[in-house]
Amino acid sequence: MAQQRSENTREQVMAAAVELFCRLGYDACGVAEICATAGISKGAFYHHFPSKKALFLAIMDRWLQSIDERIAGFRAAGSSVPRVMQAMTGAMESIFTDASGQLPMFMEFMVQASRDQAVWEATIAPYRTYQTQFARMLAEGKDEGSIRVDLDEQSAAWVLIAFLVGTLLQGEVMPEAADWKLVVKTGMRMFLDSVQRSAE
Amino acid sequence: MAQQRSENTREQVMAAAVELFCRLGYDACGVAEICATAGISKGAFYHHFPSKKALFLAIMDRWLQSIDERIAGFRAAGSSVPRVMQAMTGAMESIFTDASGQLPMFMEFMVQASRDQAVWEATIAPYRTYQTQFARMLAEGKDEGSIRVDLDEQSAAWVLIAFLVGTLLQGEVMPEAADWKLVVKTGMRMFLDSVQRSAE
DNA sequence: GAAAAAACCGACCAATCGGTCGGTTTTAAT
DNA sequence: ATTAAAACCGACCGATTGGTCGGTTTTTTC
Repeated sequence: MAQQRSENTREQVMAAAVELFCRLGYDACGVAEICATAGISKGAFYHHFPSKKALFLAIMDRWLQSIDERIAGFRAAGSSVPRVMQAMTGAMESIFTDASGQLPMFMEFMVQASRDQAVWEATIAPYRTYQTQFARMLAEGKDEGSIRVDLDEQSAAWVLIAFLVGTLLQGEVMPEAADWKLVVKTGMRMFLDSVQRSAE
Repeated sequence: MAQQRSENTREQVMAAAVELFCRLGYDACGVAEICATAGISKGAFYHHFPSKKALFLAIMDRWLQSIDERIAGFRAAGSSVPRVMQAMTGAMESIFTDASGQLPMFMEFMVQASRDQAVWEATIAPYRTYQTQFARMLAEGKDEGSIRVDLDEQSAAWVLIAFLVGTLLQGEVMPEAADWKLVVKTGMRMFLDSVQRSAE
């Protein structure tokens, strides 16, 4: 049990910070408050993180990593477009159920990203990856005949991502306004409808 | 020229605040900085606004009002679904061109809305209005035969709004990543495709 | 078990924050 | 010209902020 204690407090700090960043925002909550919630001292905090912003970056890195793992699941689902869409729908629904509480962090990421270069690059990179992957998938679908050939797959991929991001945002800001799982399902089906080669 | 001066400085303060809120964020920029940018003193500031938050609310009210005016244009475009969609597309494109600079405020609104009740209600109200109007429009389209009857118009309306919000967000955070006008156009066409009664 | 290293503590600091206040200048009314 | 009110000024205040530092406790190493 060498560095077990160290890693433990580090984890406690990050957990406390996520909760406070969500509820109060990055600027509105102080380091002292994070320390109190985590049950440690300020000295311990600055022993693990060089600054408040570094803590934020660490949380973001971990979050992006977990997203990457989710995305990796899509490839395992196969390369057929309808099948991947189905997997995506399921993943989105699971996000809405069990991870909806920590979604405010997503907004915090966005806001910070628009003002800090380092945060910006880390946030933007995965987006481009998803878009590229999905666009390629659509292009393959064209070849195999399941996707209509007059579709602009680059724009279509962005349309899907924009829809998902928008739904996530609204689901967070006004969770009671609609059945967001149903909205996701409907949107996915509409997307599929307009992307697939019309059956004849 | 009675209260001309007063209104003038008030406008200067709001303009300075918008610019600083966009670039630095609400919490990260101080009242003193706003005053310096506006070229007035702190005393003058608190003569016009009771608090920093009140200034924020005032900016938001003005923004929501301008949105309402844009929306009013849609009704003038007629009640036919395809026609309204076309008008919406045009409006979105114009937003991307001439108003893209002040879009970071939108994020600021969202973030504040998730934490402050008063801001929340003001932000949420118009969304529900748009969704309601558009859902009704789709329902009418069902009756007149231009919209497929198996569509859930409530969810479909949310799908559209989520797509537009997501596009706006992404277009702001990564303006160079795609031709966002084209994305809007593509998304609108896809939406129309899947909503309209399939031609036979 | 001694000594070195890592983890931790909490009082403290300079800087900054939103907001106040007594006083001055500008404008409007008489 | 006088006066009252509105607009404006900027020094100041208490509170809070991110971050520091000398010292203590715990863990690891030999």
